[in-house]
Amino acid sequence: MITRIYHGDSGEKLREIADDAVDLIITSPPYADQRKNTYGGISPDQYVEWFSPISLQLLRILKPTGTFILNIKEKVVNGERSTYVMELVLTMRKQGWLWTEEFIWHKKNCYPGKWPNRFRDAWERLIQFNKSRKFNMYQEAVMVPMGDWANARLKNLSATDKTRDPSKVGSGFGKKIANWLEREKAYPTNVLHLATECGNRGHSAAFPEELPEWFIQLFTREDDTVLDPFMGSGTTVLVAQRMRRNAIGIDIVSDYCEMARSRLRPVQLSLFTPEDGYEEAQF
Amino acid sequence: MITRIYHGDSGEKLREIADDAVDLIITSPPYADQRKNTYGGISPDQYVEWFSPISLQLLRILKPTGTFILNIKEKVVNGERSTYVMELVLTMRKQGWLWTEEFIWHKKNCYPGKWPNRFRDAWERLIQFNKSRKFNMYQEAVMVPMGDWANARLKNLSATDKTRDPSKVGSGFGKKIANWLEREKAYPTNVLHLATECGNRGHSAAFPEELPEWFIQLFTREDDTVLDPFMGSGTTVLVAQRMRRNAIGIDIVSDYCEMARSRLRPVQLSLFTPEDGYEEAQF
DNA sequence: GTTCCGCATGAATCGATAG
DNA sequence: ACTATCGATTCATGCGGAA
Repeated sequence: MITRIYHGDSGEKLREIADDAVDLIITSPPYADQRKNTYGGISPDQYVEWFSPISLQLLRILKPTGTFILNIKEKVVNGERSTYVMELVLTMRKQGWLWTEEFIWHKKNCYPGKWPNRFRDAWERLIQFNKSRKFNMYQEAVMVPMGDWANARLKNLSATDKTRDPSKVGSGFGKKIANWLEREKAYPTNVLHLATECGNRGHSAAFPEELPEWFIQLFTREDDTVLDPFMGSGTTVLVAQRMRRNAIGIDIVSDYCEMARSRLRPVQLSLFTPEDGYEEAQF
Repeated sequence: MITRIYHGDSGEKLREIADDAVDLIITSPPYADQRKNTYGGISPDQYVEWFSPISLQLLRILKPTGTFILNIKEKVVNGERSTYVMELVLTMRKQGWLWTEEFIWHKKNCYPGKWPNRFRDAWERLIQFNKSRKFNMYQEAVMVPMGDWANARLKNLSATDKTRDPSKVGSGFGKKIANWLEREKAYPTNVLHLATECGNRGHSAAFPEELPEWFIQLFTREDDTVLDPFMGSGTTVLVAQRMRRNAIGIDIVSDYCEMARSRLRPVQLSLFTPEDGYEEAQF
């Protein structure tokens, strides 16, 4: 298991990665015109033009069974939502990407504020792209407890019913009970309810660890490889390493690389087995 | 206060409506390839072409201060999400519409099912378009109790709840009440949590009454005019009438017009004042 | 009168089968 | 091959009848 941190521009560094090498790409690129002081601020007009060569590289290095999750939200420009996200999706489809799904990240504690013609923005897009129609998805890994329905009805089952003699399994009644119990968990939907992280860690767009964790559970297994080409403070890489996935993080800001490295080291020391490695590149 | 029901094609009937006559358009047009038996089913390829002339008419009849809420969701075609909604937004902007905002309707009880590469779809788009950057928005009318927005049932917000006693305005006591209200209530976000109506309530409606009610509260006042060019069973028109707004409903299916008419009549008889009118056109 | 349980019902999606 | 139709899958909700 290897964790690699690259310092540099994604458009450049991605070329050093081999074809079909990555199982999951999950990233939150700098939004248009945001975070000017760190990333230089890409204007909405130029956003697609800026991102296209990168998405082309990502298409090359992703395994045919892999998935790309893009966390993005269009900003308001002159009273209107910008259309660069839509244009980006259309452009990426022309590159060969399949637009499989769009998850919604509902931010329970969204940014406060009040405007005369607008409410607070409490959601972001998590756009799923794939290279082919057959991709790896481990749905059982992210099942959630059912709603009140099951709880309300299961509570009536007596303890003896639940611990019924296994020999009874196969009889009508025993079978039925087993079916009930299996229904305690349900598959989730394409709407994620997560709070944004409060402790900001110095990075301006840190998302909560639960977000990469959920997608890493869903789309990878142990020893698979996860990439974040806009690593920031390194949340995705950190979570991937903790979950025993190979991880690659890239960021153009050296301070972020340093921060990610400092968050990774202790974990590495305590958990890595001898064959595991840790590589720092281009510092 | 007048409620009008038109039977016919929206592309045709909208021409009979004057310029700048409507304060709020809220509708849920037939989704591509959906509702084939009733609406004929527009293919995803032809969707923009089909809707463009209608949105052009809507632009003409909307007041400059008015708002257009479009409820829509792209379906999956051959494993991919269709792009016709994105293309529609881009096309409508070229027509002169402003894409002001996109609300998310989180459907708590979405359609069930299980597939190897996809979770259940639990959200729909509520895309807000405007004719100009200055539009009417009455944010106080939809404030919700502090705490979980999902628990605040919108149906509890009756019209009388929002009309403050005029005698209290200006007095110290009234001011204090206002302060209390400000403390107890918060502005909502752009994510709405509503369950769809199941068919057990006698009629099956595309969306729950709370949905048009919320937007009617937010974007109109009494005696304003609300339009639904794809009326269906008439939920929007019914709610608008109950909230003492003028309402116009159009549908190409005569059975739906009949259903809407039957839902409207009893309300009209019990609530209308003498100067109110009810008009049935083109049955 | 409560509470509880059975049941029908969705603006869904995939894969297999049929023309 | 390419489209049209069908069955299977699945879960929150509210109504009606039962305990």
